[in-house]
Amino acid sequence: MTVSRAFRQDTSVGKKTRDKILRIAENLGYVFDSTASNLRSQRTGFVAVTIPSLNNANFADTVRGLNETLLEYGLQILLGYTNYKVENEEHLIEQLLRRRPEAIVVTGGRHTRRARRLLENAGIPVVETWDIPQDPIGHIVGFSNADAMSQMVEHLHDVGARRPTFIGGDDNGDTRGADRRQGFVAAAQALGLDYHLLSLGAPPVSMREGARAMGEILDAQDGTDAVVCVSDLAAFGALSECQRRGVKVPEDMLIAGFGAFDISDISTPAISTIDAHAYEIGATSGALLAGLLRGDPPIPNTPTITRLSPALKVARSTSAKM
Amino acid sequence: MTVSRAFRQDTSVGKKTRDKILRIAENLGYVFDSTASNLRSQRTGFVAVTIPSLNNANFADTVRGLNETLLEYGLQILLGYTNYKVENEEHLIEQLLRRRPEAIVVTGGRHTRRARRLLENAGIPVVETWDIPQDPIGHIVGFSNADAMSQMVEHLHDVGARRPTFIGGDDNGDTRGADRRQGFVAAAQALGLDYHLLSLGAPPVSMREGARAMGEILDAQDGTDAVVCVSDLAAFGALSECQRRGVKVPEDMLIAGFGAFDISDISTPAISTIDAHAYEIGATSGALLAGLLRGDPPIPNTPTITRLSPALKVARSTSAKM
DNA sequence: GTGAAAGCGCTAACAA
DNA sequence: TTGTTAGCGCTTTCAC
Repeated sequence: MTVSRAFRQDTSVGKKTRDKILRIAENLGYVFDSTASNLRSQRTGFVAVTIPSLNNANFADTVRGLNETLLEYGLQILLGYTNYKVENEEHLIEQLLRRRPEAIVVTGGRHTRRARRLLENAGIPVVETWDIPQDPIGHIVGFSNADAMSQMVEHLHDVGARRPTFIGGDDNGDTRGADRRQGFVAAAQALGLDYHLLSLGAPPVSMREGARAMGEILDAQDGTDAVVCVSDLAAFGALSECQRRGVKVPEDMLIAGFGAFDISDISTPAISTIDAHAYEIGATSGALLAGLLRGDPPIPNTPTITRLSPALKVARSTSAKM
Repeated sequence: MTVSRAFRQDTSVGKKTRDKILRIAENLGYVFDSTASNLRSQRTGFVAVTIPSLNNANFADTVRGLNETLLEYGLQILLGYTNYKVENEEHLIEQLLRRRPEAIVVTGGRHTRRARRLLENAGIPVVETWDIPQDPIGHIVGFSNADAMSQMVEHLHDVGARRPTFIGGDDNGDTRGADRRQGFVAAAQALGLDYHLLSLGAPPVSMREGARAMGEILDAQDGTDAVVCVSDLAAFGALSECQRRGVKVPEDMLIAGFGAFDISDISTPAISTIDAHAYEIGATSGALLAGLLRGDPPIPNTPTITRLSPALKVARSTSAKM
């Protein structure tokens, strides 16, 4: 009936009729039932999103960026998190696809075989973020974690580091962390540095783990003069441990992080980091999808690659030794 | 047909038949369409959740607690954030209710009149969290922000504070912040302390704002000997500013936060805080809803009040002056 | 600008 | 254990 039209924007209904309908509906306490609408129109207005963790300001920023862009197009995020486990991701993707999202945004480029197949066969736009996968499923909005980390190692070399240690988590499930470690190793080797690697168990590697790692390093007295952390949270933990023990940063130890978390520029000293532009990853993905799903004329669905350039942010924690 | 039954847990289908159906479905790339199921069965499996901000470890923990409990009951969270604005909340609630969630969990007890009406008329269980509203809509899982803060002020008084300053944001939209301020004032007055209030604009009040506030306090030289912050993030910012200026904590300045964020016990010195049990708020709400929605026998839907007791965590940042 | 008929893909209820 | 019928509340299509 006309009521249906009145509840939509574009359709042709007499202004008076519409106002009357909406007023009566409000009084009746009627709430539009989108489940029926979704079924009939075959559009849910959902964009499914998977992130490793809710409790991470970087991914939260990406979701914010996505949400703010999608909101204008009447698209709503259906969010799930994987706890950095690809098996969880598979199950999550399966559940999300049942809800018939119009697109899906996943974090990272590594998936179980079945998850991959589900994504490929879903018949909706797929965006992989925070990474540049070798073998992309659909669109990409990401950056090279390895290159970004290499850049940091080069910077550390420039300011006098000769024996850097990398602090990160296990590789399982956290490809971004693994890529960062790999970038660290590649650069350290290229520069002929005597480097170390310290692994701290399953991600997320947080403040406490960073502190613990720094404790181990200082106990070992292995000559480490710089510490490169998989994230700013670990870096802050490491910094904190140094301060607890009276080790001066940057004089006696250089510390670098990743992610440009708030803590990196409020801590004393501020921590050098890589700004991966988390918000932009979301905003860019959102704009891409909005164009694909709501665009007039519809943009052809050929996979795009948006390669963002992380920014090296140098701060006091890696100031030149002299 | 039998296929429908095969995709559910409980129903009676021959084991062989079910396996065969599921196998064939997998090969065909069939994905169950829950939009149709939702419409017909009038159950979506959604629980709508609104939080002020994604970018806050406290609310993220609450959502985790909710999710982990609800997951077992086949319920999925439909998450939205309000940016601490009740007008946004109203719009968000309206959008979420269109999706026909089976329950809704909101943060706080203050809502626009229309949002209230929407919640009351939704015909589903409503849970208000992180607060003990005067005039509850449905269930409550929360605590008194004011009492918790009063407890902190009493502790500060015990360790020698005589002129505490409260650092928080504007009251608009952030009732929890406002309640904490009120608890601060109440306790300070009861103890006869000479207190100050510093307001920093719209929430969220984060690290940077905390640092700025501490800067103002130190510049003013108003005799402030203790700073009580609306959250640990602000408290850490304040601590950081002290360190930058060579003001010793706790010797020259006591600092207290709220929320038991990671930073509070990794910073040097560790920051005294209130653990509001964010995760438990979510887990408790989830268990309550699971019981209501999936419980056998169904629990009568009389509003419950679960009052949690925040824990005062004393750390070095408020150690006795002597 | 408005109405009538058909149907989206499931599941409830009943029958076999 | 399996099949049949009807219908969830919208939107699409077409007629007026």
